[in-house]
Amino acid sequence: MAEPKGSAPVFAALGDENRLRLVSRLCAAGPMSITRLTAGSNVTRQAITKHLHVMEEAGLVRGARHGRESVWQLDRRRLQDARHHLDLISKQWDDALARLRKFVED
Amino acid sequence: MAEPKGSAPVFAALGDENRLRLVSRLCAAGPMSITRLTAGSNVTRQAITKHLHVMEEAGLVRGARHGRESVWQLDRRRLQDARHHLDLISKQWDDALARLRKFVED
DNA sequence: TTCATATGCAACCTCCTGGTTGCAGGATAG
DNA sequence: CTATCCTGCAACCAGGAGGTTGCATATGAA
Repeated sequence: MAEPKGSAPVFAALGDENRLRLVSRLCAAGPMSITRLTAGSNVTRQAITKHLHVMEEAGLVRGARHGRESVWQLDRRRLQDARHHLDLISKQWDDALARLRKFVED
Repeated sequence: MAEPKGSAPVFAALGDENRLRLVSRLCAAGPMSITRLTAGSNVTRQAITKHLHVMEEAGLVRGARHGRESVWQLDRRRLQDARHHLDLISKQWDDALARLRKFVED
């Protein structure tokens, strides 16, 4: 019902160690080029590129060409959507517990 | 650094429409048997079973045998871990923005 | 111009995933 | 006891994910 309906791709995009690390780095150090992201990772530049595109597809990140390098940065909105979704689930859960308690106590 | 290091599997487990729906239903209607979960879904019972096991592996859900049926319910902890992880990222992001602003203004 | 750097594109490979079907077995209702 | 219901297990399949290599191309530096 209160299902944002598009959260699954975001979670899927976050469901990979390398991608989660990319998010972390982009978050902590700000926008970065692909080669800089590749340095400090144990996979190929193309792997990084693919991950970035996956996350871009999910709306987590966006990149722009600056001269001869393409710089990527976080896009916070979908991240907050995901957070909101988890909050909804938690709240729903609490309500269910409350109802159950009331039902048992009566 | 502040990397919980085990969040990726949780996000991966949430990164599927069917699984997200299962979470929603278990959350809203409480513990349920596999067949009841299968009814109201457009996939096979075995598919549901597999999804449940994936989520169990991620710590999102747990099941117990009751008589001849196995009843599954949410486990909230990992869900909150994931929420916390997203919060951390958001906070880190805010800090980065603040630092950037300060740097630009000076 | 010429060379080095940063990226993009495409092919290829392996393994996992989501899904199915078929069958066997344990628990219950009559 | 027997039929029925709920589940588990195993095999199987198509497609996608993550990763690599090789080559082509654009941009910046000397």
